[in-house]
Amino acid sequence: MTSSDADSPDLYSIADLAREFGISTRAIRFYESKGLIAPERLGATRVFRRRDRARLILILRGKRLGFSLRDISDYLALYDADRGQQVNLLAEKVDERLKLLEQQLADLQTTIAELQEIRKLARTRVSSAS
Amino acid sequence: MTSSDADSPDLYSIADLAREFGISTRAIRFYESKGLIAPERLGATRVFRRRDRARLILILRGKRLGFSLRDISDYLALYDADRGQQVNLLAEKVDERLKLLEQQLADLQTTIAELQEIRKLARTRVSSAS
DNA sequence: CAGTTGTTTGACGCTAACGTAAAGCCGTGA
DNA sequence: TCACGGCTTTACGTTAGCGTCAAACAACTG
Repeated sequence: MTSSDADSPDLYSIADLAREFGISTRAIRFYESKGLIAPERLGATRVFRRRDRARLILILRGKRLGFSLRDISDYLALYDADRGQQVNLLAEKVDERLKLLEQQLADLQTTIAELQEIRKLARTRVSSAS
Repeated sequence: MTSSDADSPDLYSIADLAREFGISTRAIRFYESKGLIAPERLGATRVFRRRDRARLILILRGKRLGFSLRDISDYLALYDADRGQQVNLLAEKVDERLKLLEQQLADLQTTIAELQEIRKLARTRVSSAS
């Protein structure tokens, strides 16, 4: 159901992914050097698969959320941990991270509300001009 | 209603604010050097008021959301712009920023949902052990 | 065969956001 | 008076996250 959908290519060059996600190849290599991804090799050349691509998506989302690569690395580990590990410890870590994210969610909602307020004020002022 | 509540001190030293918010005085001076705050001076000594303190709160919230000081600076400007400015331009900028924030909100909700899913899996596995 | 395109590994450069002395001024209490 | 804590500026150091060559190899193309 997952391992044989046989539709998307499942083989990507570093340039493929760089193009697709609008980042540099340098960035991708940097992520690898930090252990965030671990593509296979064909000789010396990196070969990326769906799994690597999926991880890249998570990395970029993490970046949009303002996380450091270190944080993102921990975050990715939570996914990997699914494949058998210290499960109790995993649950703790997940809860930790969820707390942070919910704080962030609260901050975000406050900020959005304040900006909408500002916009409202701006509009009422402008309603008398052209 | 706002200008004479006469309760909170309204006069803070740099160390006061550093303590209150758990940041370094160096950081506060750095924010000033970047124009994010502009405390008055008594001789050479910085004197902070409620307004400065309020700005600091916004700055720290921005940081929790992963924004750069540059971004936060722009963001603060939206508040200042309330005091008469190019109002149309203001509305545009606010809308721009709102878009980003809403993207971020979506990312965040996705991430939270995924983590909750992982936690659920962890719990069902652990339900058979001690 | 030469040239182009895509890949690799260094290695140095750069910006952001402070940390960390260093050295001096200023007011207060013993 | 003098030591002390708190404030100041100046300046160099540090980490993260890449950008930007440089030099070299590998495959394809004309």
